[in-house]
Amino acid sequence: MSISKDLKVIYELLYKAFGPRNWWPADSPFEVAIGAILTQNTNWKNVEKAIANLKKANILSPEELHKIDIKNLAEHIKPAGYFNIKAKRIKNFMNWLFENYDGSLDQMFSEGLSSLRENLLSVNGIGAETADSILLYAGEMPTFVIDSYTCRILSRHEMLPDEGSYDDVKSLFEDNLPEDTQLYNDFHAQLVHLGNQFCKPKRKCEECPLNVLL
DNA sequence: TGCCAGGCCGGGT
DNA sequence: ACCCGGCATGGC
Repeated sequence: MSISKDLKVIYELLYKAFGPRNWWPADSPFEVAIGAILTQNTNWKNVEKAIANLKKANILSPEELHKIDIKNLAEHIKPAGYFNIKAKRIKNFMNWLFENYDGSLDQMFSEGLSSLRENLLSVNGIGAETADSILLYAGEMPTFVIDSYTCRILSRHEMLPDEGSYDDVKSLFEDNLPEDTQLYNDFHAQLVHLGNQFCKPKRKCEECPLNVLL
């Protein structure tokens, strides 16, 4: 079976098992972007607490996060872990947003995908997964998000490319699926759900909906 | 109780 | 071009 066929089958199996995932859980594109930085190597439950702190303090906006003192910001996002480095990364993102797009996400997303992705990657603290998460889930742009779950699931089903770099795995999906923002959105969300609920490290999964493929 | 979580950077080889 | 240590809280 071709990899293209496999990917479609995998998505359909996941969708049937879990239903639509309705990602990203956030009230605004800006919240998505900040959440994408906060969730770096961090449990989403912890990120929710940090986001709640920012909302409660009324500082979850480009203007407020642009002017807030970095130590103060770090205090608010403590529950997300790595709070000092993440405060720095959020400030880097805000400085870049105001220098290049007048502090406006709408203006930022009016730029073309490949150019914007490259520029996002130039921000210290925004790597490939964070950039793609912002582009896909905040900007609704067709770029596939790869994360550790994606690689673990592919690996367990012996579908991980030998060249396993981020861009190689990303191309595996993008080259073998229709360029469809909604599909990219829900597919990645399904993979995260599978990784969270079933496909755990050092444990074989009896109930994995993908086992029919083995 | 230890292991893990929706990564990324910087320095060393 | 890889490899590794550092970053840190909270849930299960």
